[in-house]
Amino acid sequence: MMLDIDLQSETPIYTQLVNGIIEGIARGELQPSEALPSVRSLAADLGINLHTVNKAYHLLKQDGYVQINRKQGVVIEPDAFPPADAAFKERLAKQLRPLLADAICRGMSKAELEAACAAVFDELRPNEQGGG
Amino acid sequence: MMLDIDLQSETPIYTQLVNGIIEGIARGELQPSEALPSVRSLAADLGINLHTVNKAYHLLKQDGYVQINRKQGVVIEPDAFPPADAAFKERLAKQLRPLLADAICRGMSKAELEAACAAVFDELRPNEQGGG
Amino acid sequence: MMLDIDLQSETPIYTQLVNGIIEGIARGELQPSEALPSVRSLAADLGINLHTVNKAYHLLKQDGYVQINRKQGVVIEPDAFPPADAAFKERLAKQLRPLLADAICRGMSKAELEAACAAVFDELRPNEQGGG
Amino acid sequence: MMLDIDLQSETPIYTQLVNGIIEGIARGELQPSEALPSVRSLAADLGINLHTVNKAYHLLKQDGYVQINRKQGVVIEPDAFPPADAAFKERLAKQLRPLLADAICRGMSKAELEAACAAVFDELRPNEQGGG
DNA sequence: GTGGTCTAGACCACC
DNA sequence: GTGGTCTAGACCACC
Repeated sequence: MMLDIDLQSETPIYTQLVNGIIEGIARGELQPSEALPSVRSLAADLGINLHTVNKAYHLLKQDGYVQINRKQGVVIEPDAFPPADAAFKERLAKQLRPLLADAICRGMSKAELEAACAAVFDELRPNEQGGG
Repeated sequence: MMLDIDLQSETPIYTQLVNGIIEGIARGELQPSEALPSVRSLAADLGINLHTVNKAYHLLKQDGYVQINRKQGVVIEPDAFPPADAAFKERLAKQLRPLLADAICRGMSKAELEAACAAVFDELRPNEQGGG
Repeated sequence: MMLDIDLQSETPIYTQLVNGIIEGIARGELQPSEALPSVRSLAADLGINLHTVNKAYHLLKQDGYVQINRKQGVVIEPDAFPPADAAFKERLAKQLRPLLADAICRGMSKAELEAACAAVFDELRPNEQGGG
Repeated sequence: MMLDIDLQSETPIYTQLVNGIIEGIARGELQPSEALPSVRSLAADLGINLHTVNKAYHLLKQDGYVQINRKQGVVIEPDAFPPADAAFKERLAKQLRPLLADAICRGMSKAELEAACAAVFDELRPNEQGGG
């Protein structure tokens, strides 16, 4: 898996890490039960602080994406990822709203926005069937 | 126009203001050339500091959504909103990616994501052609 | 003479008026002894405040560019414009410095800057001889 | 680098800071990747408020002259300064126009104006090829 | 009355 | 220790 961190970005590094790992899972590059690098080695690889990696791993644990064991270290959740429940869908809609409002003001149509959404989906899951 | 600000949110107040105003434009509640409240009156209405409103107005100006005149105050951009150019679409895709990656991990299909996108669109533009 | 005022500009309107009139003189469109419009008529023409025009005229008087008489109104200085003395040249250099520093950082050479300067000169005085 | 701020000047302090730093870059006193003082220390050094320094730094960031990182603070843009593109040259010409119009009215010739421009250039880049 | 600038001081996120 | 955000309050330029 490739994690590229932008130290200049205004997005906190730990957030970039969380997003990058969730993206890796979505792409299928990270599989359930797979071990993630240790806090120390990932921090060294990326040239960032131990605490930053640690914070990212704990946020992922809190979200149900990884398990943290004393022995095996950090592994991708082996059983089930968090559900797309009502709370998640509400949160998703809330986060989509400002993005879509901006796009609407700029003249994008509903079809164009669905297409933009689909394009990102296809980039993450290139071999997925049309309907799911 | 209704602007409800959540002082407890981790989203900065000025960002909530920016988003709220762009949303108001998308919904058609704010029309080109329409005057926005003065920094002082909006700050007083919302119970926040005038500098926070000022920062939001300046970000909107920078994005091309409002004009700021010393005398007339702040008005919604009368001529043309910023374009949905390549730079915007790239930024949109970049912001959609972590949201969609999360949704994909939780099992949402392409069709479900397009529907979620469409639902937010319909909420903002209920009377649009081809809508829900 | 054409005076186009940009109400959206952050340059104060009275400054735009002063600059526009000096530019008109430089171009030869406004001749010594020529009458300028009355404060009232110019304000009406441009759709701006009387006080703003008045302030511009008084600044021009202070600089030695116009005379203000109760009878004739405001006329372009008939005798001699202010001199390019040491004080003026120092002021000019001081105002050029930030512009040129910016241009230098962006990679413009001395020759390019002299050319940019000459181009503006030619725009204002298209029929001038090379040397002066 | 020397930054001398005139608190009495009608030029805002943050503009003086922006100009002073761009001038420092033009002179070669500030190099790419070089760290600037923290907002707090520069404010303390100059006896001004930290918000004023902060505003200057953010304007420089917006123009592409510096990068702002939470940890490392503010550094001179390491890669490439903003380009002298058409937009910049148009802005430069627009800013030169009132200065040159004034000089023309006062009797300065094209050659004298090119010389004034060259003199400022030489002051900023004394060792440049083809210089005075 | 409008926004523009500046100060002074607080608390927070990041690392 | 760094910048980010927010408050509170002052004076000024413009019109």
